[in-house]
Amino acid sequence: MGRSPCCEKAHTNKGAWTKEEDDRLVAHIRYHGEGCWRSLPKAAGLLRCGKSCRLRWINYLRPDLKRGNFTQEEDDLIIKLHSLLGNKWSLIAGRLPGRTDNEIKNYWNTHIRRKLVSQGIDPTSHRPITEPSAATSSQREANPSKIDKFIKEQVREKCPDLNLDLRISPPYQNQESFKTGTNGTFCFDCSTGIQNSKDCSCKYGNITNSGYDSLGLKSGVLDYRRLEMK
DNA sequence: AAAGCCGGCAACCGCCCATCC
DNA sequence: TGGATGGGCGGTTGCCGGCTT
Repeated sequence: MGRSPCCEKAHTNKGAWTKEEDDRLVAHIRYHGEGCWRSLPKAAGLLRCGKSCRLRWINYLRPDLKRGNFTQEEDDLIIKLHSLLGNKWSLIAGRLPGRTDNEIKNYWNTHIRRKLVSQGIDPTSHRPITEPSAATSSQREANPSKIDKFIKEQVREKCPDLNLDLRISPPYQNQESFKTGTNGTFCFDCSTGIQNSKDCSCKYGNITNSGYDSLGLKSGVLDYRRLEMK
């Protein structure tokens, strides 16, 4: 049914890459560039699926990769981006130079998820686990709350080209105060880091150096519109 | 020392989307 | 316009090494 396989499975190697295979792949790409992944294995003399070559190159062999532990800043940024984008690992990786989507995905599943749970935070909704409104994502999708609808409306208005099917969950706030910025809470703009926005409707908008710009929205490092939609 | 368990991570799978013809 | 193709992505699997019993 459907499409043909991406390669001839019967004559391809699987599993861990050997040093020799790595060398062949790197040498080929250095000389010819990335080009067509499907034809690359044959051209490079590799008994590998083209997709496997692409993955190996992108995740481990690319010269611009940053290896080693994630920093606290990277941790924070991943959490913030995940609360905004959900499991869009490639988009998240696009904001972390030298990190790959696969690396971030693994790191999330093995470290950050556990860390959030231990802090009493639902890693999917980014809301306190004990909160009655901290429903599961499927519950929220089936029966979106007022705040979910409000957030989608705001994002649609501010970023019409952003995929609204993403799961977007800013830090939990009382719904009405969240919306209006009253009672000492953040308005939508400030809660997502867009402080000093012309649309800011709360008293925090003019506070400078508040440290709540981990996404880089205020500084312009991150802009919804500039998220790389590869 | 050996067996079992568990966590981390590299790699694969299958689907989706954009592009080409 | 619609099918074929290739690239890209998220989810999942399975291996391996370290730890515990």
